[in-house]
Amino acid sequence: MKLLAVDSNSVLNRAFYGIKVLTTKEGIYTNGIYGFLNILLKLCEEVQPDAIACAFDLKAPTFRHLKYEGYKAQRKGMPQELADQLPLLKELLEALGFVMVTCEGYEADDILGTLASASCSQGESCVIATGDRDSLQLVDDCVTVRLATTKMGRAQADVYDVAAIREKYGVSPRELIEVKALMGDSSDNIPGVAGIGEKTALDLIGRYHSIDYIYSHLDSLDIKAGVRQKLAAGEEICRLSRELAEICRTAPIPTDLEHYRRQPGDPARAYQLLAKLEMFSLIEKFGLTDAGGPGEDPAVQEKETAPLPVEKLTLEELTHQLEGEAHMLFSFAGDEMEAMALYTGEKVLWADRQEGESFDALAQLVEERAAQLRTWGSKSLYRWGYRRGKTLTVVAFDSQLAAYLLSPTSSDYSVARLGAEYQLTTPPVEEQGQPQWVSEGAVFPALCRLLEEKIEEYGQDKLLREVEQPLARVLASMEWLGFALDTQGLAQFGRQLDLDLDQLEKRIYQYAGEEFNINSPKQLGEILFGRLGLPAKKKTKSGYSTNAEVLDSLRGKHPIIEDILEYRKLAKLKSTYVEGLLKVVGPDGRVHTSFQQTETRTGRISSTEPNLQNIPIRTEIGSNLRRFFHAREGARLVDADYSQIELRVLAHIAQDANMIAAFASGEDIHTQTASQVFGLPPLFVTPVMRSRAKAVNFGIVYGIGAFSLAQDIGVSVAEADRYIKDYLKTYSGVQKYMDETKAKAKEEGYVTTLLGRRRYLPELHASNRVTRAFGERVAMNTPIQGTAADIIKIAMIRVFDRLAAEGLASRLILQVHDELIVESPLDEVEQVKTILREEMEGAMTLSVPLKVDTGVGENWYDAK
DNA sequence: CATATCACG
DNA sequence: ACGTACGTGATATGA
Repeated sequence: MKLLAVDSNSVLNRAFYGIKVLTTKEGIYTNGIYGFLNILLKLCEEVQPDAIACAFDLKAPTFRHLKYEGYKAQRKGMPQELADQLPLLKELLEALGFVMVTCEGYEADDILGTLASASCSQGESCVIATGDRDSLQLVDDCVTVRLATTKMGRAQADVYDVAAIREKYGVSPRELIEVKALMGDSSDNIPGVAGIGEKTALDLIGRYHSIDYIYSHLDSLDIKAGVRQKLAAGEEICRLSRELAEICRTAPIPTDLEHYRRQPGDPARAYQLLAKLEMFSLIEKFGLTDAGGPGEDPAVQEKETAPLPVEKLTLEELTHQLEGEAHMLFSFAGDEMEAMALYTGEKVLWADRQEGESFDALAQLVEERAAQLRTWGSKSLYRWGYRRGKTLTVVAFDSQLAAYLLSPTSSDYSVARLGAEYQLTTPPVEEQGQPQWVSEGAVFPALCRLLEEKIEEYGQDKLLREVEQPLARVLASMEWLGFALDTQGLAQFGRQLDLDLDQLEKRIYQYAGEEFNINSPKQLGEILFGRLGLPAKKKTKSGYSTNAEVLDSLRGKHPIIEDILEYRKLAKLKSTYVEGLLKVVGPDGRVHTSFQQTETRTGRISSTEPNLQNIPIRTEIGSNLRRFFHAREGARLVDADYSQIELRVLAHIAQDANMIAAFASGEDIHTQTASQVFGLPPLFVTPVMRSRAKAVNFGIVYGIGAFSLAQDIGVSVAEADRYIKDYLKTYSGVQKYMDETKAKAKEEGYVTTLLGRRRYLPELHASNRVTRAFGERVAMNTPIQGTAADIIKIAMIRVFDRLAAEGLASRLILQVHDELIVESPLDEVEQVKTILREEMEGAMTLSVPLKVDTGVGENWYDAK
């Protein structure tokens, strides 16, 4: 029989500090619990124990059998966010059937010691899991310790048996007690002998094995005079430390290992708790279901209400239902509709494509009555519509978008997940051969009602109905249309890159004196900092850092550096852009990106497969790629981008008089800033001053720190700090905004954009100050970035609608955060330029004008 | 599957 | 003494 004894407080502690932040929508901290359960699962898998004991300290600080006053008295209490997780964790462990052990007057350590001892004497084996080196003294022939450590910022478990301890410390496990008595342990408030550290203690015990022996032969031993003197002076404290250092092995707890076998627990409760904590991956890993648990207990399901009947969806029924608003879910394969399901609350109706003509009739009706639908993921429905040559009406309600607005930090907005998250019990559904998703959707009507209520409560109704829902259709259209790509030209460009890469590669190998994989940071690091002896600047978790910043600082030290930088740049262009794009061109010669509307925490959209929002432009060679993105024959690209939209938003939100005036003047904003901050007329602003002002302007938007600004513009931290101070003095409205936003965010737990988009910031209440500082920067940045996102989303809808209203053939095909691209027949170009400018500049009225720059060209490079 | 790097706004 | 700007996505490497 094998026992796993878990030092639960210690493991929880590790988990808590090891995982950044994790909270539920409601702000309950869950990172410790999440980490703990994952570690526990991993332990079970690796150790394969027959029984598991989760040892906990009791809440009240316990003093061990001894009376040394300072003992653990000033050990730092656990932060509140962690303390709050403790009762929840215990409740969960209980529901999951794990046996917990606590003992009045004893610490978790003592329980481990007792269990280890008991296992041994019963001839069984025991594995102790902890993050605390203390327990190493418990190691024995039948006891091993798995010590969780963080090496180079990475969590791992070191396994200690007797041999491993001997190898690492040169003493036996029991002798570690003696070592500790000598050297002390500040975290446990064990004093030890003054002036004796780890080295001396290990050496002494390695040679003499015990403090008893040392003290009884102190004068005759081969010990340096200084050390001997310290030992003599500290004898009393040393003997006291010896008692404190030894873990008790006789705590009054059950020692029959059978007691610790996993119990049935309460799987339904465990499911409920985990769902509330939004730990869906764990529900899966523990094999739980909301019906009851791994034991598929039929009795539990039977006493529920009668299952919802499942029927085939008929045209009559759908026609009837679509008189009002109907709850419908769809499944698509590509842009083809595979099946649809309708939920009335009393029954589930569904149909799939197998049904041929009758399905086509149903689809036809959906196509005509989209505005009546309450659905999920409407973007796919619009794409399906475009494929059928129709622009559908905007749906009445999209639950996915609603859920995103309520909590933009989630990673999964599936109906099943949302149902569990909002604690809706899934009504049982009759089995009539319908796909699983059709049954899972039984919560859908209830879910929609709940989401809609919350949207109202949060004041996000307009944002949902006037921005996100109509935007989904615009995105669908852009995805469907795609962007024409000159594949021939791109391939040719790729071949040129190959030639250059070959040359660079050869030269690099020559400089290095051997061949290696330049793409491997590990191998590259070994070459640069090992073989070539260049000075390493930074380290990463797994070795030397070789990023562009480091390499740049090494320029001139060795000719290989320039070549590597060049190689990296070209390799990136080749693999990500040339090969990456060629891989995804459609048969129509166009690339059709996917826009993600529920991905970012700020409200921006993102672009995937391919990402068209990060096509190179900052370097000369890279920007050439944009020449291959072109307009179709007889058309042009009309490109329009907002000028300084984030700074304008900041000026407005902060209502900063100086900044508003600066924008009103219409002059270059960075020059204006430099002029105001340095107190000079604009004509006296040098290029260096302007570029510094620009960096500060950027930094302010991100929630600046002096260190980073200094790094960015290459001045001293003190000087950077001066810039920031002067800036905030000049723009005191901005200073006030930053302070007030942080305070309000702390109080309410979230920040909002002008349109009421919301982001929760649990980081603000973290006890780790780095995490907290991050939260504060996000609090300052999100309203700015998010409001800018709101604005361009409105602009997109307005441009889309106006192009349709004016009956033009021009089409919006891409958004890149502050930039829109329209593909426009030659004879519409001028009109489109006007439309873009008017609709973008008029998207929202702020205290400063919104300014848009436009360009026209046959390709993206020329249009911008 | 995580990490390092680098492309964009 | 620490660690260091906001938001994304794709690729290659290597455990």
